[in-house]
Order: sequence, then C-alpha cells, then structure tokens
Amino acid sequence: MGIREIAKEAGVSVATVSRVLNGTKFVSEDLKEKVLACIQKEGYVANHVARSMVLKKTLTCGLIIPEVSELYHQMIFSTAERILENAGYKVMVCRVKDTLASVRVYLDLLLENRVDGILLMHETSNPKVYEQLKKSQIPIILAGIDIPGLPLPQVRIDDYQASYDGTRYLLGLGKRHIGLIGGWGYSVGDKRLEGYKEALSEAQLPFKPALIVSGDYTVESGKLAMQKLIESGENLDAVFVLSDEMAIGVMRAVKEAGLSVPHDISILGFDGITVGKYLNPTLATVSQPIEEIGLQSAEALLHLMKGESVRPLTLLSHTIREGESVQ
Amino acid sequence: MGIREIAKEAGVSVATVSRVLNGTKFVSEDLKEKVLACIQKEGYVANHVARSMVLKKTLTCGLIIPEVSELYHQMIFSTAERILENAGYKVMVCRVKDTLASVRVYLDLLLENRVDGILLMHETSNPKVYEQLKKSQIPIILAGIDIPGLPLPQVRIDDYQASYDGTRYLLGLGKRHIGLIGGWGYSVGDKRLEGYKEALSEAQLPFKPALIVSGDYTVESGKLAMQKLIESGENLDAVFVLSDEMAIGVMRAVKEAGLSVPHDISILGFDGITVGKYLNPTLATVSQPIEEIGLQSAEALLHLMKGESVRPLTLLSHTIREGESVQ
DNA sequence: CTGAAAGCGCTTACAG
DNA sequence: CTGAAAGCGCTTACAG
Repeated sequence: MGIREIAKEAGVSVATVSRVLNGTKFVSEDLKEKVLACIQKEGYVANHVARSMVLKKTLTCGLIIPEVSELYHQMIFSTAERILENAGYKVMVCRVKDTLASVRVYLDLLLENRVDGILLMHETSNPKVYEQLKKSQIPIILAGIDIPGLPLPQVRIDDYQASYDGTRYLLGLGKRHIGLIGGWGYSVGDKRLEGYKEALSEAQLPFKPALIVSGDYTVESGKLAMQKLIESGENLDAVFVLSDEMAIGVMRAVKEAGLSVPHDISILGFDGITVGKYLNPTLATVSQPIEEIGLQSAEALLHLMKGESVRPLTLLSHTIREGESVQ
Repeated sequence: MGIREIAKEAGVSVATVSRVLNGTKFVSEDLKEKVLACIQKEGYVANHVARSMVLKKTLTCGLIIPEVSELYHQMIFSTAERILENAGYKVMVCRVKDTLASVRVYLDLLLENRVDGILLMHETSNPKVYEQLKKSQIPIILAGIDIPGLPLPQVRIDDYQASYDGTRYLLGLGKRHIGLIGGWGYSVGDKRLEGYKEALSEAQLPFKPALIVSGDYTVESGKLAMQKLIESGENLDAVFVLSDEMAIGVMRAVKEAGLSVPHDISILGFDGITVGKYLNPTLATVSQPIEEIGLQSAEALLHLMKGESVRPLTLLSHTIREGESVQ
C-alpha cells in the first residue's frame, strides 16, 4: 500500500499524491479531495523511510546520554526532546555506559542511520572518537559538557566558577573542613575540583587530599563515599557533593552514622534537580539552569541543522540554591 | 559516497560490496580485503535508511512513555532499551504529556517511520486510538499498563492485588485511618483504588471519600495532595501513596506541617524506585519488579518482532518493601 | 564465487 | 495545474 496504489485509485499521478501529502505545490481542490479520500479510506500511512532517502534528511536527531546522574540528564533530555519535537524532529536515544569504546559505537549507529544532528551529553576520553567527530560534517552540540580540543559548540555553565562559588558559599558560612565528593577524569569533574582548590587556597586553607573522595555520580556511590569520609575520622564540618544524586546518598550515610544534617555536618549538592527541594532536609545546591541547557542546546542544534552557524560557547549562569542541608 | 563508489574503487560489483558489508554470502578473501581497504580508506558509512527501505524493516523500536512518574518509567525504559539495543535495535522515544490526542500523534509518527515494534507505557482513553491500534499489524507490547478492551500483550503486576496487599499491610500495623493519594481515570489507578476499598471493607472499615485525594503522579502533586489531606482535619494515621515520587512530596508536606513520619503518620509508597531506599526516613513501598517489567516487555517485543507469539498477559509479582516511613 | 539488473516507496526537476 | 520518468542507496533473486 504505497503512494502508487493511492494514485491509481484516485486516478491521478504519484506526483500529485506526493504534492497533496506534503503541500509542496498547489493542487486543485477536486484532485486534492479525491486523494485525501483515498488516503483516508485505505488508511494509508506515508513511508518516511523512503522519503528520507530521497530527501537525504531524516528529520531525526541522535541523543547520546550517559547512564549516570539520571535525574539531571533526564531533565536536559526532556527539555531538548520537546524543543526538537516541536520543530518536527524525532529523537533517537543512546544511553551510554561509561566505557571508552561505546561512544564510538553509538556515533557509528547514528551516522549509519543518517540522523540530521547529534546532541552529545557524554564526554569521552578516547581520542579516536574525536578524530571521527572532527571528520564527520554532521551538526553536533555538546550539552552540559566540555571536550577540550574538540572544536564543537558547547552549551554549559562554567564548572570551575560554579564550584569555586559553591566552596566560597560554605566558607562564608564559617565551614573550615570541607570534604569534596565527585568523579574525576572528566573535564567537568576536574574543573570543579580546581574551583574547590582555588577557593580553599584563597581562604588560606590547606588542601587536604584525605577530604577528597571519588564517586561515580550514582546515589549509592555518594553513600559509599560519605561512609569512607566518615570512617576516615577526618575533621569535617561540611561536604560539597558534585551531584545532587550523590548528595542523596551522602545524606543517607550521615543519617546512618547517627549524625545529623545540617547540625553535625552541612551538605551542599550540585545540579539543582527538582527532587532536592522535597528532601528532608531540603538540599542546598549549586544549581545549574538545567532546562535552559536543554533548551539552548536543542535550539543551537536546530540552527546548525538549518545550516546556520552558532556561537562556539554559550555559557549559562549557575546559582546557589539555599536549603536546609546547610547552616 | 555510496556503495557504488566503493565498488568501482575496489574493482568489484556493488553486490559484492553489499555482501562483505553484511556477511550475507561468502566472498573470496582477496576481494573482501580490497573492499574493506576501500571502505576504511574512504571512511564509508553504510546508509541504513536505504537498507531499511529495501529490507522493509528498520531495526528500530518506538517507546511511548508518559511524562509522569519519571523515575519509575525511566527505569523501565533503561532496562528495555538495553535489551533492545543488545538485540540490534535502535530506540525512538516519544514522551507523552497526558492529552488524549497526543498518543495518536506519536503512534502516527512511529508508523510513518516504520518502526518494527512499539513498547507502550502510556494508557490512553481515546477509543479512536484503540481502533487504529487494532488495525495496525505492528507488534506492540503494553509495559506496566492495562488497556481494557485492547487485546495487546501486557507485562505488568496485578495492581488490584498489590494495592490490596499494601492496604492490608498498613491495617496489619494497626492503622485504621488510611488516606489514599493517587490518580484516577486510568485502569492502573482505578484498580488500585478498588484494591484499597476491598481491603478496608474486609476489615470492616468504612470507606471515607474525604480520605481520597488525587494527584498527577508528580512530586509536587503529592505534596499538594497531602497538604489538602492535612488541612481537611480528618483523622489520619497513615497514607498510602500510589507512586513513590508523589510520596516524596507527601513526606515533605508532612514535615512542613510540623508533623513527623512515621511518628505522627505512616507513609507507604508504590513502585519501588531506587531513591526510596535513600530517603530519610527510607520509604516503605509496594515494590514493583521494575527492571523485570522492562526486561520481560522488551523480550516479548523481540519475540513479536521475530514473528513468534507471546502470552497475552505476563503477571509479575510485587512485594512489600519495608522502610522507616511506616511503624 | 561474482555480477547485471530490478525494485524498495518516495520526491522533484522537466515538460506540457 | 498535472504527469512521466529519473534517481535516492541499498539488497537479492537470477544467471553465469
């Protein structure tokens, strides 16, 4: 049941059917009606695969999203998907576990399927992938991340500054023994570590490696990291946790250790996911403009796909969201 | 840069290139090597759009997922996507806001794009959509939901029984004034309401409409519903909340009202999302085998797409997960 | 084992 | 305003 059958039944050419289907050219009312009637009657559904082939565009975007900080990424994804969809694009999702090889696999997948553009939310440290990315002419936007050395447009906050500000916020509250829980080896995490160090150093406070614990941005890893920190016996009056999801685990660990947030220890998160406002205590956090990141990165991708150029870096501003978890 | 160019460059026919690309037939070693070398050299990427057209299958599945109970649906989605992807399928995601029309729009979209199958996680009450669904021969699995009157294979729990068991659990703890927060108008919610009623009735307890408040399965709606319940001044010793996400909002509302969970009021959630275990207090809940739902529904879809038949109903079992939110 | 050719279901210059 | 025909980039009987 293709356009040909519809054409035959309506007594017109396939060109005419195509035209009424797409509104690409004027078709006289009576022919249009006949065609529409046949389409209705036969329950004809246009084949966008065939159309994509001749048009050389699929109206589909690829989204590469890591399987961590789900709540945070999910929110960017939702917003971006909405924008893209309103613009007539479908979305193909690739959720990536954190292995170097996999991003490449997904990239190949998306390329083979001729997506019109890609929203990349997952950093990779595999230089081979970079090569491929540089070569391919496909529009790509980095959302929320930075890949140093890859000249692709980015929409994100200034992670160094945000972390610096977060640390200063805790210092301003009189905290002097600030633990840090995060994940290293990615530009985002590493920048945040630097911001933390800088703020400490400015405050003439020593940087104590024992106060730095790594997690993988899951709730459970936050809990484990905090347990480690507590067991270390280090003096601690606050912990800066580089994702709200980990912070949830951190607060649980504090509770299970018989301590109280914020009485015994203040907790400052990072990201600003919705659920933070509903926790007990509510989570203070360095809040990213998550929806704005989703929106702007999707719009940038839309521009790129239209052949327009976009600024290489869109820096959005973070805020400190207060909450009961610090005092 | 198509298969034709590669063929010319390697001095073979397009058929041969296609064969080495897909391994569909034996090709002599030397030809294979030549072809592979050219592919490598030219950075050729196969065009799956063209391939889909001739094969009449896209190796793509559609996922229709509601924009509520994100944490719950997200978990089904993750699992299902992993299974599907391992089987070589791509996933096209459609997130649906709760309007009657929209499911139809997405269904059309997926049909136009010739996905090989659909995982439907969103109920609709629009009978027109049902008609279309019945007519289309495309494999569809309902994951976590029931659409009465639509003979499509389902993978889910027994919501009536689960709600009944949850209510009995609270009754067993000595609760006699059990509020209920949920969303009605969908088979899942309505069944849970029935289970609650049945358990009360068995316990010779009156059903009090004033204790029933509706929410839309978002955190915020849970909070609002609980505020309403508290303001109503009704006697209340427990609240059964029909989604963990709403329960998070509920616990917040209790806290803000100056009351304590579980001392003043016990809270029992529904779903069993991961984060519930990390809340303070940890959330007791009627736990669905979420990953199992994702896994089994994806596998069922895989079977359907292979032309095999699947059982009309796969009923998975729920459990009561204990937590500090009840006493 | 390999190739020439038809065909998948559309869109769109090009004529009329 | 409408139609005949070429072509998008593949796969796969069908011959050889």
